[in-house]
Amino acid sequence: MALATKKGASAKLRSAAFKRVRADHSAELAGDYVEMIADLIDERGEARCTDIAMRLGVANATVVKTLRRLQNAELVTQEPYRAIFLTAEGWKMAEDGRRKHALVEKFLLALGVSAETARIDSEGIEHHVSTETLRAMGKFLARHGD
Amino acid sequence: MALATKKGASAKLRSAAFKRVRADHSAELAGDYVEMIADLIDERGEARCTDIAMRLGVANATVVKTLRRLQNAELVTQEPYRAIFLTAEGWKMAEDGRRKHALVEKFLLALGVSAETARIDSEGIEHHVSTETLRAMGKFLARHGD
DNA sequence: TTGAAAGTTTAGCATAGGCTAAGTTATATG
DNA sequence: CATATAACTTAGCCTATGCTAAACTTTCAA
Repeated sequence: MALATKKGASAKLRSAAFKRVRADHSAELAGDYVEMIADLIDERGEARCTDIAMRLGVANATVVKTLRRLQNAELVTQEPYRAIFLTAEGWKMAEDGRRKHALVEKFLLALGVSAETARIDSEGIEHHVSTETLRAMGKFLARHGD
Repeated sequence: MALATKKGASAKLRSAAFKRVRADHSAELAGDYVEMIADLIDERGEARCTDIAMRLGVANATVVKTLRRLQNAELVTQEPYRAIFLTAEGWKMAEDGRRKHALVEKFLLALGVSAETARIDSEGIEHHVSTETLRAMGKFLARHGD
C-alpha cells in the first residue's frame, strides 16, 4: 500500500504538467484571436473576418465559428456583417499576450536566433511560459542585449 | 493592386507561424505518448494503458482511442489485452523527444527558474522549439552552467 | 478451479477546430 | 440606381481529444 500510494502521488505530480499543457491549448486560440484583433484595430481601425482568416491561414467560416465562442466567452462583440470589437476583458487579454509575446521574441533574439525563427518560435512558445520563466527571461534581457 | 499584393504576401508570411503551431499541436500528443511509453518500458519493463492514463491525467478510454491512432501511424504495436510496444519509428521519435525535453529543461534551470517550473514549462515548450533555437539553448548551456 | 479484482475494450456522447459549398448582405461602380 | 463583387453567415461534414458507463479478459488468491 505504501508503494501504491507513492506510485499514485508520483503519477499525480507528473500529470499536472500535462494538464497544464492541455489547459494552455484551449486558452491559446482565444489569445491568438484577441491579439490579432487588437493588432488589426490598431493598424487599420477595424478588424474584419477576412483579415483574421488570412493572417491565421484558416478559412473564413472557421473564423466565424471561433468568434461565436469568443463572444460567448465575453471577449469580443460583434453585430452581423459588421466589424469585430474587443470587450474590456478582451483588451486585457490582448495586452497581456502582446507583452508576453514581445518579451519571448526579444529573449530569443538575445539568445542568438534569427529574426525569422524568433518570430515563429515565439508564437508557439508564448502560451506555455509561466510567470516565473517570463521573469527569468526578463532578467536575462536586462543583463544581456536589449 | 500593388497594395493588395503586398498585403496578401505579408499575411501569408504571418500565417506561416500559426500554421506551424497548429502542425506542432497535432504532433505533440503523439510525441508525449511515445516518450511516456519509452519511459515506462525502461522503468518497469512494459507499458500498460493504466499507467499512461494515470501519468497523463486522462481517462483510460482516451488512452485506448489514442493508441489506435498511434498504431495506424505505425508508432506503436499492441495485441488486445497486452502491453504496448514501440516500433522502430516510435523509438526514434521517443529518443528525439527525450533529447529535446532534457535540453529545454536544463536550459530553463540554467536560466534560473525552479526545478518545478522547469519541469512543467519544458513540457509545454519542447514541442514548439525549432532546431535553431534548440542549438542556441545548447550554446548557452555550454557557456553557462551544465 | 472458480470467482473477484484489476485491467482493457467498446459504445456513445460532447466540444473544439478545421473544411467546402451555398446562401445572404453590403458596398462600390458603371 | 441597379447590379456585380466582396464580405459575411449558415449548413453540414470531418477528425482529434476528452468523458462515462457497460462489457469483456486476465490474473491472482482462496
